[in-house]
Amino acid sequence: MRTASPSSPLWNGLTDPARSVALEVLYHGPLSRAELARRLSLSAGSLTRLSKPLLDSGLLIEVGTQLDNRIGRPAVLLDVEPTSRHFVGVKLTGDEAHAVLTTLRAEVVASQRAPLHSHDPDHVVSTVGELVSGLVGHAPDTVALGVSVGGRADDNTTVTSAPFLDWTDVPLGKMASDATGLPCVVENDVVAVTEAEHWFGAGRDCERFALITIGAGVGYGLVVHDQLVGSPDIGTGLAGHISLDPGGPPCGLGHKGCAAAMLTIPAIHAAVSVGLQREVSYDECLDLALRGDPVASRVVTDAGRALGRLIALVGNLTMPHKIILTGDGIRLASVAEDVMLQRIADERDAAASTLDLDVQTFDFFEWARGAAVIAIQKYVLGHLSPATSSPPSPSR
Amino acid sequence: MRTASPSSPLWNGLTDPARSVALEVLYHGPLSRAELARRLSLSAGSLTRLSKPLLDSGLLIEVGTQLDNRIGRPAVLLDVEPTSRHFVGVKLTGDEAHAVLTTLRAEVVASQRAPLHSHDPDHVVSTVGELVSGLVGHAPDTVALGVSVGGRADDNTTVTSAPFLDWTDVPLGKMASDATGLPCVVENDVVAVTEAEHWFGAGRDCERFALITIGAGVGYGLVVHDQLVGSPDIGTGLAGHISLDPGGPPCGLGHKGCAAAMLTIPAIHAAVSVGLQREVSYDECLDLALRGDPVASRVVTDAGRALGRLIALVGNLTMPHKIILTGDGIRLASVAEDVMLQRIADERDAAASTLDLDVQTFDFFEWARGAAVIAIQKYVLGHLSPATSSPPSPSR
DNA sequence: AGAGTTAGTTTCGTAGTAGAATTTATGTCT
DNA sequence: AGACATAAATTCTACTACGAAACTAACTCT
Repeated sequence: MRTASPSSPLWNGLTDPARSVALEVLYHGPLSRAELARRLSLSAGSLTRLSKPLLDSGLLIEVGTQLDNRIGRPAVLLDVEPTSRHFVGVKLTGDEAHAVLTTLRAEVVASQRAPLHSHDPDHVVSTVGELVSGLVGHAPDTVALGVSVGGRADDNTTVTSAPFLDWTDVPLGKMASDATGLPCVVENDVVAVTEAEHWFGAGRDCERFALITIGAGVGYGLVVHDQLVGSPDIGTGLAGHISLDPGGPPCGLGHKGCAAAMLTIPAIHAAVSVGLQREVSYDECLDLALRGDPVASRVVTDAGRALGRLIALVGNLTMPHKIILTGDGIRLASVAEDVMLQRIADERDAAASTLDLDVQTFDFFEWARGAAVIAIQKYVLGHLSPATSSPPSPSR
Repeated sequence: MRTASPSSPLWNGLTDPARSVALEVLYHGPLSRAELARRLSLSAGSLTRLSKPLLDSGLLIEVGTQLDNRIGRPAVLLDVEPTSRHFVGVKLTGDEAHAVLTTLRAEVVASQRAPLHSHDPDHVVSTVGELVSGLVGHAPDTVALGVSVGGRADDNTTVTSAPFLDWTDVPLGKMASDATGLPCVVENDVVAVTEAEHWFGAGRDCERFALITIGAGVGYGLVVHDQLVGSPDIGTGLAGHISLDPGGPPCGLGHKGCAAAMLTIPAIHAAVSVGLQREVSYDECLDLALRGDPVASRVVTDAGRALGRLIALVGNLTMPHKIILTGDGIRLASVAEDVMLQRIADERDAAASTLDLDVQTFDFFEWARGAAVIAIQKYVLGHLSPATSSPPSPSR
């Protein structure tokens, strides 16, 4: 069924204008040649010329004609064949590795996870290797691997620091590449999720947006002028250190009411568990708050207000067109929606435009999907180092 | 002495690559052709071709050879002739108009101010007209006028709202253009100062920076990816509404401890004057604090801490390479430096890079210079509407 | 003096573009 | 049904701007 061999170039030897055509189609869905010409400010003639080789190589395909046009010749829609290439994304936490196999459009085809019994890089890499080979079985045309971690990554190759794994300067990219035979890129987990929203999610048609994740920590990502704001400080607790409530509980560093101490799953879990003198799961905390339990209600309401404040700060200081809320603990935003919205309104100028909030549903595999998106980006932009050409080592 | 007549095209009919060469020279000082080729990723041959007509037209001039080169043929430096064109910038406040005449590089050549006896747009425009004709006397080659106001400006032509002038939807650009015979651009005052720092100030070699102004209000500007972040919300009190100290005094809208209530000249002036039961000027407030007056010290210390918090928030949420502090009240940052820096450190991750703070000296005419920079930008980018070709009306 | 190095110019082949003319494929109107 | 309008897509030609390479120029170092 599949025609192109995994080693065929496809996205590799493209000229700049040809790549821009392919990219426009990749993230703005099926488009006609005429529409592409308008978007890229090219003549119709140029578009025919540029699209011809892309169609010949199978990178683009014609997918029927436009339905909703009124008069004149119907436009033939061009699209990428999303299943022409596959990608694997892996997210590492302190005790598990989550992996997904995705198409070129970051649609998840299969997923898998495995526990990490140790933080030893060799052990982690071999676990990653097993996950990858399991998933690649579904798609021999897999061309790249992305790995994300909570922490700092340098140059898409090295994990500079990862507190949850107690890692410093681990050359994860090279190690994973050697173990899997796939070119591998490494990135911070929040950056990866931000790019996933940017290219294939709620941030797709948005030249400026911010993303806040609630989970084990508070994550923060920013896209301005259609480009991620990258800083060496990403991966340190930027948003997590922001004080949101001077009367709130202290975090590990003694900051009272900072985001990490008010909004994270562990913080809410701990506050409610202590208050009720029993272990209460995060979801149970939220359920209790909904049912009016006084302890849980107070914790969750305080958290909702703190989240509202954080959102207002981000809104005022980065002027985003949209703020995306996501992460495995984001249910907080629904449960405490009222106080959150009230707090946002309180800290915004009445004349300012209302903030467009976008609460995403979130499954833990989204973290892994983000990692796959980093791999997709590097692949289609031609930034992928040609990988160590070693074949995947036979498992074990 | 001057060769080009004011109406000669010069920056008008440039092709894109030619303009990029001229711009690179404009804001990165004298550069050799070889250096330009490297910076713009062009071949040496292309640079000869591109620079030739720019030199012929007088837009660029050769200004001697490079001093500090070690070996090989010495490089001939190209530069713009900054006095080949002049610009006028005007800043409007509620009771005065400040105006400056600048060169192409935004160097102030002359300045002047006039009181505004009324907020009637016609009166204001005629005052602007008088200031302009006074300044243009020094430089008949003046090619554009920029006007800045505290408030919102749409499309560089209309003042959408300006609280200090009680204006709504005043077509200031057209009116000032008619009155002066110069093409006129209108912009928010903080945006204008931000662009001045961006092109010709501390932000010149910085692809991402934030700017905070302390004055009658608190202003906030942001440049990311070497481009100003523009939003319709600019001109509403974005930064001013941020709550910085829950125990602080309330602002006019009842927000306790918000930036507008803690950091502005009027706020500090009022707090100290009330505390000491006599009128105390802003500078006197700061002097008293330095000399240990308990009332002034407390107000100024609280303000310094609040400023530190604002800076930390901006630093954490926009990850700037630099934060520029400026405005007519910026002496606060020096007087309360210690508490300010302490507060910044408290709200930043220890592993995060230290924030590069740049406190600018500020003269009120800087506001007007910013307006001139907007005019310069529009002129050199070719975005200037060709102006109503009416000659300046003979004054009176 | 001659080798080495960098700056700038000239020439020339080529890639990529726009634009006009043409063909194809629908609609609407009478 | 046929004329006409509209728009998409293709083909062809001319042009432009670029880089590569060869060359000249100016200077340093040995």
